[in-house]
Amino acid sequence: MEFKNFAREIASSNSDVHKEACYKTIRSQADFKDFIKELKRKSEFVLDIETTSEQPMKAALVGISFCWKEGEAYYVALSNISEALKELKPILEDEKIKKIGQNIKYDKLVLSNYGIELRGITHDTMIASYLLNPSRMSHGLDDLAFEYLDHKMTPISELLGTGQKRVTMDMVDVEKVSMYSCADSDVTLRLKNMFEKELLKKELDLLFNDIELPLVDVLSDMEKSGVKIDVDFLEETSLEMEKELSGLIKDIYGIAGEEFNINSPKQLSKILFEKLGLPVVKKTKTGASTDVEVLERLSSLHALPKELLRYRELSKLKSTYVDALPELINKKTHRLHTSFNQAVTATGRLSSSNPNIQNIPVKTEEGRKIRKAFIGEKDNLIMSADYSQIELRILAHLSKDRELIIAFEKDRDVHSHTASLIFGVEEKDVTAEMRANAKTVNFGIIYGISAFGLGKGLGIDPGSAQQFIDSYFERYPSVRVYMEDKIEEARSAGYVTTLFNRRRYIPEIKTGGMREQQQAERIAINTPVQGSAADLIKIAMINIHRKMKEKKLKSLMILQVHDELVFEVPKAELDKMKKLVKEEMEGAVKLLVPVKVSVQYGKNWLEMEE
DNA sequence: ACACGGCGC
DNA sequence: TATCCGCGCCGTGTA
Repeated sequence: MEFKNFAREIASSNSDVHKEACYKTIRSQADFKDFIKELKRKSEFVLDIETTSEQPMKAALVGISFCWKEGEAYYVALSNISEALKELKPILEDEKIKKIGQNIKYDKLVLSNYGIELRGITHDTMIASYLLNPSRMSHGLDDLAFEYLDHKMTPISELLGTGQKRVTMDMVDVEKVSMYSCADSDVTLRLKNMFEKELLKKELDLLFNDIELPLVDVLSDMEKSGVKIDVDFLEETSLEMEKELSGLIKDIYGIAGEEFNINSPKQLSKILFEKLGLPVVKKTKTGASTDVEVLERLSSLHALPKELLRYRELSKLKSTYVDALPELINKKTHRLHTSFNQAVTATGRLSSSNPNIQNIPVKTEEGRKIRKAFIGEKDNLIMSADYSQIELRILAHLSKDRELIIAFEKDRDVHSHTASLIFGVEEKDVTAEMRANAKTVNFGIIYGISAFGLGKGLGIDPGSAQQFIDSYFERYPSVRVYMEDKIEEARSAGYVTTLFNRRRYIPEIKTGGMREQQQAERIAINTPVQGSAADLIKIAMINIHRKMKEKKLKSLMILQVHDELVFEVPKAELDKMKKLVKEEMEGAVKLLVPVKVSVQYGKNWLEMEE
């Protein structure tokens, strides 16, 4: 809310971006020479590269635009790329010359593939926008220009076309690309000038300068490194799965008495609820639900649901991972280069895509096997470092709850500890079931508990769930106070914050209906916990990355999965890396409780020990 | 483009 | 009366 007003206020004070804009294309050798002379003298400028692909590891450079003054920009058409880059390299690599960009990790990555290390990044408008309001749907330049500058940018489709007729940037008339690119750089500079002030005003400058911007370099290196994939193993697995699936399909058609598309919930509903007359357990917006929960409940009534569950599990694994991963391997590097997005989640976590490596299965044996395909080069090991119970430790820190702090100080199994407290038994007498229930309660607390939600999680009625919650709060009273405080904070300030001042607006806590308000309250409770954990691991990543460079280690940081960091490590560096990573992760931030990290290693992401 | 279903932390 | 306990990405079908 507050943010929108700010945006409108600024927008109204800005006139049309293009009104007096002067964009120039540099084509000739002579012009380029003059341009370089000029560029060298600048202490700060925006750059924006034009390429042939949205995927940086596949992209070929087409041109680069520069802007150091609003309304004035230059596009260097790279007819002789290596000649031009030779001149640009010392400027782009000069730490003292400040570089500004929109999603500059992309530019850095592409340039690095041309042998240029982009240094001196001091502003990224995408990240600035993200910190100012992480809940925004999009932090794309066109959306930001429209909202903050009241400027409608030329859609990329106007240059490239759409669908079958879509071409790549190198096919487009240079003058058109030039105008497009110059406008991007110009707009980026205008946004930067606004965002800079706003970051200061909201005390987000430390988070921006000391965490998010340094992280750009880390993520860029991680994406460039990628991870090696055991394609032979996946192809074998695919064949095995294929076999079992075709058997399952035959069985399912047999039991159903007809052939149909098992992947279609609509057709499946027809079979289950009309033809077989099974009871509708749950409904979706569009019809009867056929999800896991439903199929599990129907399993006792009929033979079909069980087969369907197995079919679903297998086909999901096969299509999403086993068959998809090899397709994504880069033809030049022969590795898989995931994108780590820094401006997506509302809480401050990273997200990963193409593929999403943050949801590689781990729960079932079958799913876990996918991790076996993530390997190292010959003589390299995969090393994984996990934060233990990081969100509960952060909850202990934020709430300062005495009981919870003591539990972690004494290095207790926190789920068993909670079980002993809420069930009133000695910790040694806690049964597996009691521990499992306590675990659900602990997670429920982090998510901003409701009796309904917890009841569902525990498979009990909301009334009984409420009793668990009551006894939890009786034993951890400061956690309740923490929750009440966060809700109050969100109501009065309009937002909540993390350990490092990351901010999330929650207007719904006042404006929403009953349901939205309750959801807003859960967000107010969960975001500081989840977001502080994100702050913490980001700091660890930056510090580890720096140390690895200082020590000139050959090891690579390759993946991040929220509370886990994965490395590819030459055997000779294993001991050094184990120590370095553990120390930096545990010491990233000083909390009121100890921070614990467990390190494992092995020849792949599945088979790991110690 | 959207809904569903399903995987992770 | 039925109900989404937090945060994501992706494959598939349907429109």
